Amino acid sequence: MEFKELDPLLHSQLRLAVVSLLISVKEAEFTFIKEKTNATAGNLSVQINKLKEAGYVEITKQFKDNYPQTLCKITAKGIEAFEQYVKALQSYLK
Amino acid sequence: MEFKELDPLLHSQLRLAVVSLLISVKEAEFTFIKEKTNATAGNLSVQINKLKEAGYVEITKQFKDNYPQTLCKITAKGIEAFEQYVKALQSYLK
DNA sequence: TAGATTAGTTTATTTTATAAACCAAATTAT
DNA sequence: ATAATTTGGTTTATAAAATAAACTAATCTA
Repeated sequence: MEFKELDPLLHSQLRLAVVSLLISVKEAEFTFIKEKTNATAGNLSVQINKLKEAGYVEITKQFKDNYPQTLCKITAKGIEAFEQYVKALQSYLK
Repeated sequence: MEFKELDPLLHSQLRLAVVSLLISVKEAEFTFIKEKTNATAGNLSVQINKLKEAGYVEITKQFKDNYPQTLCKITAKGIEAFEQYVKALQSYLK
């Protein structure tokens, strides 16, 4: 196979950034991710939900200092998918 | 900057494959690219045209053995864009 | 208590990707 | 000779994705 399939869920700038970030920090708040990725809240909300649907991240909603807080954590499946994606990418980069 | 911008023109599985391929072979026929990338003719036609609009590839149409032949060639701008894209990608992969 | 801020979600719009339909010429089969 | 099929595509229509804009709900601040 010349070019490997690129998981469409990860082949999105924002979702890739989110997963990449979560792999390095394990857990992060919505607002932190938003800042680091320069995403708009709406876009981030949508994309994080897709990652959740896919089982790539886990989302916990709670309150912190009276404000709602959305926490995101990468799952084993998410790490696996990311590694696979990077491997597939290699076939395009040589 | 945490995550660098990914040129949307290259951040597409098919267009990335086309550019990657053209960088390695310099020039290729439409049908050859189609086979190597497993793309449908319609999709390939559209995507190659976008790369042309962007000045990333050059397209030559001629006849060969009585049949129309579409030749694609990478441009300096295309190579430059690819290298930049790969560099930007690194910011997501570590 | 009116206005602004935080932390999001939902809906609408735009952009992309993909599939389906089409075209013209050439070839093959009848 | 002509009907059907194949080659090499393009164009148009549809589906999916990304993004922006609008909205919600609670809190804080002047």
